[in-house]
Amino acid sequence: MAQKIKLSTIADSLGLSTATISLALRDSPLVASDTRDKIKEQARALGYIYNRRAASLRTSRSGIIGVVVHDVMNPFYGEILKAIESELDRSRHTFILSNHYDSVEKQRTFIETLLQLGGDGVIMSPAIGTPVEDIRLAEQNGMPAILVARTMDGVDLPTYRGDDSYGISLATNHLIGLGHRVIAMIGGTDQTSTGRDRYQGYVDALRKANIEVDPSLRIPGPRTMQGGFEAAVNFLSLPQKPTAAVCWNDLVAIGLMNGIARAGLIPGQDISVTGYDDLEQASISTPSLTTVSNQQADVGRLAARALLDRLAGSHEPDGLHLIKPEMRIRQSTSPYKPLRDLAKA
Amino acid sequence: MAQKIKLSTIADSLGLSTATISLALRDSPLVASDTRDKIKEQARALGYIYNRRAASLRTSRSGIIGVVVHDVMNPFYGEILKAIESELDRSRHTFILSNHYDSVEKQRTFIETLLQLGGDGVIMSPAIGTPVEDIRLAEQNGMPAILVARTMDGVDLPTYRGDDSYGISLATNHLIGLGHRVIAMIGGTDQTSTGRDRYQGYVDALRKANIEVDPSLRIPGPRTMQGGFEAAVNFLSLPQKPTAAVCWNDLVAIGLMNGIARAGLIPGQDISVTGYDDLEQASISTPSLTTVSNQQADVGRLAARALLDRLAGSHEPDGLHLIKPEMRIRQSTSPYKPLRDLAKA
DNA sequence: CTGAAAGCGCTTACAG
DNA sequence: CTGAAAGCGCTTACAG
Repeated sequence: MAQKIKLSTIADSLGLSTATISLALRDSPLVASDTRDKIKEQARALGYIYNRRAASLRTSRSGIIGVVVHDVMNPFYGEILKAIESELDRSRHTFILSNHYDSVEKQRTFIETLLQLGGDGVIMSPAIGTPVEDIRLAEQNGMPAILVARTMDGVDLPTYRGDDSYGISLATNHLIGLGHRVIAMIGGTDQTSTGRDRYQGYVDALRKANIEVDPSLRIPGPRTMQGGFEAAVNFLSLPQKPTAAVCWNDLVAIGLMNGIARAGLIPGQDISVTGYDDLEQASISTPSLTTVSNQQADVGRLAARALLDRLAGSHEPDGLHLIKPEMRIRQSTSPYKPLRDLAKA
Repeated sequence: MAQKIKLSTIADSLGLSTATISLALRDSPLVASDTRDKIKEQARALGYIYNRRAASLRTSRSGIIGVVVHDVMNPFYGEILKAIESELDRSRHTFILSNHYDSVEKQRTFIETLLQLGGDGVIMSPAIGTPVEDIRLAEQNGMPAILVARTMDGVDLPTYRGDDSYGISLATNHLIGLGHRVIAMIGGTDQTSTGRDRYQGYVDALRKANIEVDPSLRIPGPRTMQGGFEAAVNFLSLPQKPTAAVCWNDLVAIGLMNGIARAGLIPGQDISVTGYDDLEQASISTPSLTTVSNQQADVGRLAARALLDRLAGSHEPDGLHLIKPEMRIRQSTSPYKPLRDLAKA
């Protein structure tokens, strides 16, 4: 490893001061253009690497933005993260990604680390049970926070997420429109605002169509493909014999369809199934999945932009910004027909 | 936002020097234990936040480790990343994740950013076409690099990845052991080392069993579920009438099984199919998929540990470390029986 | 248009 | 066991 090159190395080699070098490398108009060109040329030739820690110690701006969600590898966050990434790239910010796996502890550690690194801001999908103090920790130390995908009670931060209640009502209405009357809801939990909102959207849609709401048609819990697969057994043994299922998300829906197929029924024909999220997998599953697009790219883009605006000094109004979901109709839903008797098969 | 708390704030409030505070907070035995307790108590009370940039400027250690792969959201990297994360968490390192999407440009920007932040090391699955200079850039500036999942020609860095040739031979031998003799290979490409290795593993296994290798039994190309689905038509019209297929990965295998089912044959009974990767979906597909586990968790764990060892001063031998894959036998493979004539059905 | 000097908040020999 | 002081590599008023 060669000798470390720093501003003073360049300054000495050119007979200039570090101040001039510093200004030139950042394209300050204070430096004559030919001096600047000479300096940049020399920096390149010496293999100079800008030391951000030193700069940020001085300026108290790090260019770092933290992003923490439940699980980066979960495709649900894929589009949100990609949209955030592309917004942040454009403004030359570095983004630090982390999972909290719904551990409040892990999330707090991340926020503390980010503060230690001098993070300029944080975009988070808060862990279940996040105490308000953890959010305040960020804000009080000058690190603005923006929420995505999940709401938090008791804080008035800018929050960007899909309109879940509206989105689920789209799916439910679609099934009702096809003639289904016994419609189960599979997956999700009351512990998150999203879970409550989606269940509420389902309930509201049924009520509006004058269909009695039967709480035992709800199978809460599943959030993964595996979970949906396992839920198929409970679903198929419901005494009400549902002919359709509104699922928490695409993964649950795909898992449920696999479970239904395993039991000898044909998903999409015998049982109509809807998903939520419109993942890439939704369009190529067999049958292709009727689902709700969350418009996740919009969620991510708007959240990132809101943070950048705030860092630039302009203050977007706080509070909830709901993005309207859209229906994607495919092969996993079909008009109602009476359920085949499995015992006969 | 309250007044910024720093070491000197604590020092002044307690009538001590910053040196003592610094040592106490890091549990130095040089500080009397009751002094230390008092200091820690006060730090907590004041809401002190450790400034890592200042510390790292002084020590030239940042605690930051970069991880860059093709696409964080791609499930192929999921287990690798989780294993790296948990190793790094344990050693209290911060990890910065990034996608390069096989853009050499984006990958170089990431390495430069990491150097600017004083990254201690980097774990990478190099972008296709990465020039050796980009890797040297890291090493020459004192930032050791470890490779995962992909090999790079011309560099002698520690590299951790699955033994693809061995893995595919496991799958092929499994089918041979079940009595199959006409076995097709679906998907993959000769453009990557992985593609060449997997085809070679298939060829070697056949040769060892004295089965003649017929190049027209290879259908290269498919890497997605959609691709596997479309390949079913070609597969079923092969004049050699294969009774089994070794697939490039789980997605291709699942797609192929869907295509086989669509044509009226029963995958797992009429045609045996193997996958590769052992994704979550493999165990819940219908039929459940016999596949090869890449042992991705081992890849990630060993790579992270190799980097940490190197940072701690001990030098693992460079070069390629191949992780042995393992067979997962499920329902998509069964003993050979003559192929049903579809024309009759 | 360029330079001298202070200071961001730590850690680390060194001294006592 | 504790303190005084230098220095990590930048940026930023300020002076010229």
